[in-house]
Amino acid sequence: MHSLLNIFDMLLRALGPRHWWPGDSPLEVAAGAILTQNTAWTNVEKAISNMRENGLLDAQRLRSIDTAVLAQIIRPAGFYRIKAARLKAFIDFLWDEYDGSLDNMGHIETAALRRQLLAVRGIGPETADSILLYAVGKPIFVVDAYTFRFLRNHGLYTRKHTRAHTYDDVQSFFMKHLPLDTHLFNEFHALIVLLCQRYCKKKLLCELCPLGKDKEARVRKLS
DNA sequence: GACCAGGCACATC
DNA sequence: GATGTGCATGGT
Repeated sequence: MHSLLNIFDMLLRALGPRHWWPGDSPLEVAAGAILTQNTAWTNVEKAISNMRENGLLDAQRLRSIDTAVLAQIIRPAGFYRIKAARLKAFIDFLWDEYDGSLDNMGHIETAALRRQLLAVRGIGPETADSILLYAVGKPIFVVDAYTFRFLRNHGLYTRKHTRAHTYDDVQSFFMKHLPLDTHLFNEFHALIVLLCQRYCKKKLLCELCPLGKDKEARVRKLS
């Protein structure tokens, strides 16, 4: 029986550090978190590249641009009208509360900041936590589709999947069994994503998974 | 041409 | 509280 920390170490040794999140600035990371909602990252890259070409990875420019124009620029990311509105809602919030800079969020208590983000239209639990962890550097565990796949494929999560409580349950599970460490949460989530992308797409590849068929690679199931 | 991809809000029962 | 649906592109 391994602990979650053991599993993290196994993944880190097998796959190497990921150094996430891809992005040159906190604002770019936050924009990526919104753009990647239910969307393949390859499409998000195109949208972010378009934003960069138009100088929109800048809080001032992003605040001023017309929503309909922004929508066309981020079009490759899909759901582009709604995501343009979400980016604008976020940037308005950023200016209203933090003078347009994510750096100003650093000294705010994590739970309070999370509540603020969740109050922004278009920012749900995963997007909020991605911003908190990867753009602001807060120690909070990100739960996403990969996290669920990882848990299910390794027999760690067997509860019925309901939308109302599952996210918080899974997040609590990770955070209860790991030290509160931003770098650890950052790498662990990034490693889960790589693991799923590389080994969990097709059943055959699971044979090569670093955690593989090793039944001992299981930790206590969620209660 | 179907199916999928790092969600979220809103409507309805 | 649980479930259904709209939003949309690009890769396989």
